[in-house]
Amino acid sequence: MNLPSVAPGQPLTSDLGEAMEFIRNVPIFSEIEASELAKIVRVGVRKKYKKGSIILLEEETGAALFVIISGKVKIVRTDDDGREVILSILGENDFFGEMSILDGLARSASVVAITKTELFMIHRRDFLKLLQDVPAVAVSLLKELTMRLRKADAQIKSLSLKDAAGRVANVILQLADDIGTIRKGRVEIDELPLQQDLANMAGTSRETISRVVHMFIKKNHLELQGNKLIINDYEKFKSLYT
Amino acid sequence: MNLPSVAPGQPLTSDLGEAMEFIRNVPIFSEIEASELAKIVRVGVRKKYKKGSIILLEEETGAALFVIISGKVKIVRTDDDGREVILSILGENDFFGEMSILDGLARSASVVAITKTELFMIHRRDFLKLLQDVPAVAVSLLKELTMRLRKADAQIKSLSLKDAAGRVANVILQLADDIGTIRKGRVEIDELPLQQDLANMAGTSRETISRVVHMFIKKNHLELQGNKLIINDYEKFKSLYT
DNA sequence: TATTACTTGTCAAAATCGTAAAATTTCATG
DNA sequence: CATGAAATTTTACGATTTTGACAAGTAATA
Repeated sequence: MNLPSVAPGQPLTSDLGEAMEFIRNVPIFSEIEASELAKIVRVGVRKKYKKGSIILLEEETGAALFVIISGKVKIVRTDDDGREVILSILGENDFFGEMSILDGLARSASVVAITKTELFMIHRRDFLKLLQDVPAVAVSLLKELTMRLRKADAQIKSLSLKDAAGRVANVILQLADDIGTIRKGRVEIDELPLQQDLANMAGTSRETISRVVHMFIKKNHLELQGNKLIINDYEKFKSLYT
Repeated sequence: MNLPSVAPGQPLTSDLGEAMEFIRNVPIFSEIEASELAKIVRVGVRKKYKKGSIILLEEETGAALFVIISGKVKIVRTDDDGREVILSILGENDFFGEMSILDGLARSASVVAITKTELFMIHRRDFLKLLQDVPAVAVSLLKELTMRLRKADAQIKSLSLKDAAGRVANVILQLADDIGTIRKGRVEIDELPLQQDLANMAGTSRETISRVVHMFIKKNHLELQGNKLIINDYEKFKSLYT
């Protein structure tokens, strides 16, 4: 794992228009008036990270909200033994860092770039002010947290009740929903994460991932083309393993 | 499992003062002015359920917020095979039902009374109005959801990385935090849930609960007095199994 | 109080899953 | 394109956990 890339963080003032355009498309900010938005954009900072770099470290306290401009990150909790659980994978327009802002506690998870990633950072105080001033942002945020709780609950159910095959199927279906594309009636997942990452999402070992994925391929549920995973019949697969 | 008890739900107008007193002590309403509070109390409804009755059923849509006046409930997700996962156990002053209100989706979990329970119910529209009118409520709610997300994430980590003993220890520690009391420097859990419920929380079988708890007792970490579980050295136990 | 329904402790058999290690493939980089 | 590093596949094995069962204990109730 690399150290954080020390991008100095250029202010966005150089290109306000572009930044506005971006931020307006971020769901939790979509309700904000242009004037408010401009304030935010002016105090925000743009940061770049290369693949593998640690963006935030567990146990840290300094709080800020980050919105993903481009790239993908994983939210990770780590064991004393160094084993990790991936709580979620976030992509463009998703945000993170809100939990420490809201309750003031130390981060309970680290954030790692899994591709080259560009972020938009808003300091705690600015974000809190926004929450105060624009009630719609609070409501958006409530909706987003609710969605995350639903996902977490589904994950707990899966981990509690399903065997390894079921949990892996779940992770694949989750990825399909999050980053899958539909082509010729089939769902494709480009850039399938590493087996080790899949294992860390499904709460199993890398070996089991290998075994189970090939079992699915033998049963014609899945197809693997290089780094692309194809679900032949999404609905059928879902109904069989959910 | 019994059918829902059909308590007709008496308005609280009969005893406004008492209801105010109660609602004022509920954390998410603590910031509200007395006048606002009175409105809420007037539109709220009190409901009673007996042990074992189903308060809310998964897949239902009708949305309302419930605050627990007295008793305990479990939030449960159920398998097609009827196996269940307990997502959390809530007690006095806790609330539930907010997720469907916020995102409008059907409930993803059922709620079952595990003791005789009395609830205070606020209809969706009244709660949404409250959110609009009193920003502090939104912030309280955001904090509470954040806390629940942290708990859920910890649960996911535990289920993913720990063996059965570790997961059981985790559930016991969680119960200690939620409903434990400190006596003579030790943490006591009165009314330990049934082994089957513990199993449904730890994602394991009842037999394993029995085996592991007795292993902990042999190692002098725990003591069992009837239905009361005592953690002899909370910190040590935590450090050994967390 | 007697009876019935739950709840718990424990066992043996069977299944599941993780660990380890070696062989092979894929990928990144000079 | 070659080469070393990283990632994956495969195999075998053993440890953990689940299943299903039953007896003993406890609580609930008629």
